[in-house]
Amino acid sequence: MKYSALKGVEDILPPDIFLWQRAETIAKAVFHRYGFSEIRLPIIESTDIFVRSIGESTDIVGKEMYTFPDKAGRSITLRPEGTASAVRCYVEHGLNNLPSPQKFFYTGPMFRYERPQKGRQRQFYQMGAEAFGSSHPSIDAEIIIMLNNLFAELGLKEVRFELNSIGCETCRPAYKANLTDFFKNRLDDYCPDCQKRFSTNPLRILDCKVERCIELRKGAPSVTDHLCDECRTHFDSLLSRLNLMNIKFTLNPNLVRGLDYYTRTAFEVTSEHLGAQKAVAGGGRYDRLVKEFGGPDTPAIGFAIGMERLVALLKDSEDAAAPAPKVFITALGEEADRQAGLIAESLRSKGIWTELNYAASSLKSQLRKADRIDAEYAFIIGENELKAGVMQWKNLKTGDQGQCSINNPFEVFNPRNQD
RNA sequence: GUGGGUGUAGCUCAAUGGUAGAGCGCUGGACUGUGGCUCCAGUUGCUGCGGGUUCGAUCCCCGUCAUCCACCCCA
Repeated sequence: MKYSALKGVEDILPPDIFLWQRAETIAKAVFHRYGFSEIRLPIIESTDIFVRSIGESTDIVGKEMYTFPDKAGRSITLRPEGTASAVRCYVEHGLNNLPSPQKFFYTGPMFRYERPQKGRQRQFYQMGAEAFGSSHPSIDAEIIIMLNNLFAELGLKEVRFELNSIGCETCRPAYKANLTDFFKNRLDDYCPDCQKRFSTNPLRILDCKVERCIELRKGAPSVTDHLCDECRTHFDSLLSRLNLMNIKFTLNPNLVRGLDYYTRTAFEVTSEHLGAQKAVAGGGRYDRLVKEFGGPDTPAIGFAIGMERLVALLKDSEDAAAPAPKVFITALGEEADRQAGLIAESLRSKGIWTELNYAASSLKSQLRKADRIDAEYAFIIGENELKAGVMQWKNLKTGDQGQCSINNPFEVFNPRNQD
């Protein structure tokens, strides 16, 4: 084979594409009724905005970005995530001057140079939503409720909402200090990765999967016990609102978000059907990022859904059924074929999906094709029919057959003809 | 970046140290103007690539590439 898609990127074909479309259509409808408007963000951005927002401690910025100089020597990066662009957009267009909160969603491909595995590609799609300008817990609750409704509407029941508060600039430093003190004593006993994490991002030690590390970190200080009063109140209010709405969630004090900009509320939606990469969506508050980008001090919260993972779950729970044509017109002979074209256009102008044979072949093979592509009706036009100005119709699902005027193919769909 | 599994027909997979087969699919026929069921025929391969061992390698060995899974990181 001469050419193939690059490592970690893939073509999305029928029938899978119909699951993608269903997911996107439903998500847009759900976002819309919560007042989120779509924004279309560029796929390339100045490298700075990702370095600034995501933080240099994660591998995303350190080694996973598709970064290149453009022809003028500027450093350009294929976006590895959407929030940075959304914040840049919010600040650039002065959207803080519009009534708060401003709520947006976006969708599109993201790029990270990683080793592919189950649920992870180098080009992957996210749908994300962001709400700017409210620090009130009611919007945290609403975002989570919206996401919950989306999964419910997609028929995905076996997902788990995990929730945590990771504090703010007031309380996190003290907690971090506390935590590093705890790890420091027996640092040599932890796995090599955790020893690295100790200096780069000690919070990450909390979700190490190595058995020994899990054992060692028992009794580690919990972030929940170190929240400042404001964070505590905010988190409690969020929890009470979710409980009021009967949203099922799990508190996970070890839930740490990967990106540096998160504050307070952090959440993930996970599924056991996804392999090691089990987070199908994740998000949280990022109250400092807008200011960091040169905008006014503006609290914000958002999430992103991993679309490949979402579609994988949909695929698990239902067959990707391809839609099928309503009518296949079989024609015998040149003149019949010309008439078939006319009838097809007439049907299509009324929105009816109509297929033609595009070849001169036997009736048998035409009907076989109609059956294979799962058409509902076959219209049959031959020399006899042409002379009489009629056509045969056959319902390929029921086997019913009849005859009607060639000038009014729509009467086939009239219930009177179907008994 | 690290570790492991797998590379044979469009797809799913067999096989043997003597240069390949099945099922599905696709095309056609039996049925000359009626699909699905059945039967028949046809169809696609540098057995990923390069090297080594051997009289001979799809099989054994080395390398390489691709792919899958896991780690790291993360949606």
